[in-house]
Amino acid sequence: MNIGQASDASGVSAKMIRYYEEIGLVRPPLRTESNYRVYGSDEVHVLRFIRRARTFGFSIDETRALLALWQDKSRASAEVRDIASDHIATLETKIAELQSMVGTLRHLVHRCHGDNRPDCPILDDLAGPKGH
Amino acid sequence: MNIGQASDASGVSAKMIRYYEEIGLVRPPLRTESNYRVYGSDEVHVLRFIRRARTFGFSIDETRALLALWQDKSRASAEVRDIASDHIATLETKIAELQSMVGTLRHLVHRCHGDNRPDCPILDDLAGPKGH
DNA sequence: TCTTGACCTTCCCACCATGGGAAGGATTAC
DNA sequence: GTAATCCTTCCCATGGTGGGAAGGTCAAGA
Repeated sequence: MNIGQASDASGVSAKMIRYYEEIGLVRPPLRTESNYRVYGSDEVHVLRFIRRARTFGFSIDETRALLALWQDKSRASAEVRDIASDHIATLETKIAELQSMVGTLRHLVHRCHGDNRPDCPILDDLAGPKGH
Repeated sequence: MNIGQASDASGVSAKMIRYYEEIGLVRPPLRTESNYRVYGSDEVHVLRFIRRARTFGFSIDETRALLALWQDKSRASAEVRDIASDHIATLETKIAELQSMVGTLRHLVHRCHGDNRPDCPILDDLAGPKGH
């Protein structure tokens, strides 16, 4: 299987497959005589795992850790759960930040009449204290 | 006022002030004979505006637009409100994505007993369909 | 007056993850 | 045999931010 076929089979772009190889996230595959990368179903399986981890928002390093645990038959599930729990906490922090932004902005938009008149509480708020 | 003092007064790092100048977000300030940048309270005010826009998650380009509107006394508030509304929608999309990730992960973490046994539904899910 | 330390300048590099594209070789289909 | 499609490596861009080097400037204190 060439890199293009592995890409189709895994959903990971050829560019990214090469990049993952470069950073050591996946092992360098065998090559043909003409230097083409050759993949098998095991490699595709790994790539799919990576893709799914990435869609869950795990960083490359977290993905690397999960991958190592996945391939370590004797690991404790607690290790995996810790990584996932930490990641949930990170995501929730991010969500709270975004919600805080949205809350403030919605309030400002609500107070901005949004017509042809120039005064606008959104800009006033961004500009800071009125006492300037 | 030197760049360091402008940084302290605005909360924008000196690095970033130079960067904003480079990308044309702020005008190049006057220079002393020895080539030091010189800032006044107007420039600091602009920098504070930028900092606040950034903390609301507006991109540099959105910030640029808001800044232009802020400095255009005759603009319609509707323009400002549109930028803010679009930004709220973007943030909400992002929030929804993150919440979806969290939802799935929480479900998986809940089902993972997290002890010394190796089997773990989190990894199983990342690995994909069982039929491999 | 001289030194020292804190400031400023420009320039380059790094991050993270991804995509674009060029130049050139290999394979495949007709 | 030729054309289209694939592969290879290499460089560049993104968006914002920080780190740091090499060298010039300024202010305060001995």
